[in-house]
Amino acid sequence: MRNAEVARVFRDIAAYLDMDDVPFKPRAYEKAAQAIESHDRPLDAVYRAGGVKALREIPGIGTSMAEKLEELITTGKCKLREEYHHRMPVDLAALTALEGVGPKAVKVLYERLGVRTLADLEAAARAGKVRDLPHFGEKSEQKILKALAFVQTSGQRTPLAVVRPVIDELAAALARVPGVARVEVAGSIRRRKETVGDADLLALARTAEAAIAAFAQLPAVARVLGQGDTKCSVKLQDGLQVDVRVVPEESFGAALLY
DNA sequence: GGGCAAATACTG
DNA sequence: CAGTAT
DNA sequence: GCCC
Repeated sequence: MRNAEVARVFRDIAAYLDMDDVPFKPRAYEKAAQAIESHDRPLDAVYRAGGVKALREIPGIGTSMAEKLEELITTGKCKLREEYHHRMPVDLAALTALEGVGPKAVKVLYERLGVRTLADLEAAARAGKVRDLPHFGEKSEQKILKALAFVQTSGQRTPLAVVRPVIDELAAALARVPGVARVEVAGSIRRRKETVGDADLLALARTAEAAIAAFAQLPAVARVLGQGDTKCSVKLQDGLQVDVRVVPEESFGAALLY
């Protein structure tokens, strides 16, 4: 079982806990999911090499989560998650991915309308059933419809493995531009998401304009989508969209977090 | 044991 | 204003 | 739940 899948299980648990207003645990599970997702080594390998103890070395993973990880790695399942899912068999990943839809909303949608999937939700929203729900209204329903349309169109994302070498090379090229002191890959690539919609680069330079201008003229750039004083968005020859932002020394660290 | 991110924007 | 989501 |  891949790290991303394990992380998904933990995220589901976090969402289920959130629905019941359980304090703090959800954050703990989310933090763990994040740590797992961005861990460079496959967890099953970590487990084979060092057992539960090795899993516990990962920050955010304590006794309880290490046990659940062991269960997931050896059996492929997680009892706790299955119990929750049995009580509420919803596609949490997809539903929760919708902007404006969180655990609480999923719960209400399921309990009152039996919504389990995106298709269910779309049908309900189109039928005007969502607006009458507690905590929802006309606006909420419209927002959901909009979010639904968005995920359906912006579907094509690129696997990280494909983007990685391309973006690394581009980053190196940018780093060679005179005046550019440092370049880091940011965004979803830095966070090691499975797939990326676009790439984000962060550059450190004294004169942002010059760096931006030079970047826009790199050979790999097919066309410039937008260009400002400190940032620039381009489409590469291979179709990948790249956003670059140039910041001064003092904000580099903070900017990297985003 | 006791604390755990903070701030903001919507919506009802 | 309070609750919820980001 | 995790961490200190």
